[in-house]
Amino acid sequence: MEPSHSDVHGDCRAISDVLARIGDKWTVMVVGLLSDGPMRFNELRRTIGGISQRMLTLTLRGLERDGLVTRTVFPTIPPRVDYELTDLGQTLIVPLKSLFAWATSNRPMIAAAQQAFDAATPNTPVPHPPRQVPNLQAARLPKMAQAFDDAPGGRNGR
Amino acid sequence: MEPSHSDVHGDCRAISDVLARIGDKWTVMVVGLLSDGPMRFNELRRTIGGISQRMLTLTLRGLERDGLVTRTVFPTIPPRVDYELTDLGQTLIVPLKSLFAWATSNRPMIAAAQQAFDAATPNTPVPHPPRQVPNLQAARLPKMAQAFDDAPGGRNGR
DNA sequence: CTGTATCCGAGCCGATACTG
DNA sequence: CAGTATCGGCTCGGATACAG
Repeated sequence: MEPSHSDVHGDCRAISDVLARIGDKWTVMVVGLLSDGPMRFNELRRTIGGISQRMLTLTLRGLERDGLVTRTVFPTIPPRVDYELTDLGQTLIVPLKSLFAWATSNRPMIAAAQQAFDAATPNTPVPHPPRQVPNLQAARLPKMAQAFDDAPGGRNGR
Repeated sequence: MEPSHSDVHGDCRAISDVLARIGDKWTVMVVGLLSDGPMRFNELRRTIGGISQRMLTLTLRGLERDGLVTRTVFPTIPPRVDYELTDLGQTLIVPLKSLFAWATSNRPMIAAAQQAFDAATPNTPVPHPPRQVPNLQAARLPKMAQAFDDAPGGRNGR
């Protein structure tokens, strides 16, 4: 018998579990940044720009719990803590790239569909309004680009 | 030529936008079910099993707004409404498969990491407790399997 | 610098009741 | 059958203050 259909039960939970982790507001961005190499707490904080230290701590703690990042403390003064992707964390970048490619290449189409839909039903309030993620400051971030760019099926020459 | 580094600003927003849509509790499951072909409202509702009609409506409305599914009304009595993935919606399955493959093949490792972490810090409450998605009933759902199975890197034989 | 603790608003999501 | 409306709990996530 083919390998398919084997454990649908557990399988559909699997993807939900993953989305419960990376589906939140900040996780993918952190992973993307970290994919370029280890970073310190405030380095992440500054680069992202719109995250509170509370959420950064929580996000990192969650990733650490799942074995996706390591937390290394240097007992110096002032203290220094490095966060780095584990091997497992690195592998996550692959499917993330796939998603990233889809997102970038289809965003215009989605935006158009939304406008068309909203125009057709002006009275109905939008299902779920945005969750705006503040843009990173353009300055210090070829990092994020390397992280997800060069994905398959993503973009042609531009 | 590498097209990289071109529009980092817009790009990191792109992936966040996508996650804002598919990162919620039900969307991927609906897309997975729909990937096998059109389905009616209550058919989806029954198959998923744990979703309220409110959330199913909202989820479908959101997908429709983004141009990922179409809603077709048959003005019969009783009324009948079919939901179906658009071409754009179909393309989403590709990156979803990628994620699905990663999820299934790494879930044991993640679970282990969590246990280890929780064992090491018994007092600290978990960052974000679960978001349990009720399992689909095993009965009528080879559908979901076809949707995401045969993904690359996912599973070898067996 | 790297966190933790607390307060608080906003939204998600389920339960229930009602309509065409 | 396929929704809409309304209520209420709960969680997410920002702001602020404090600690090692």
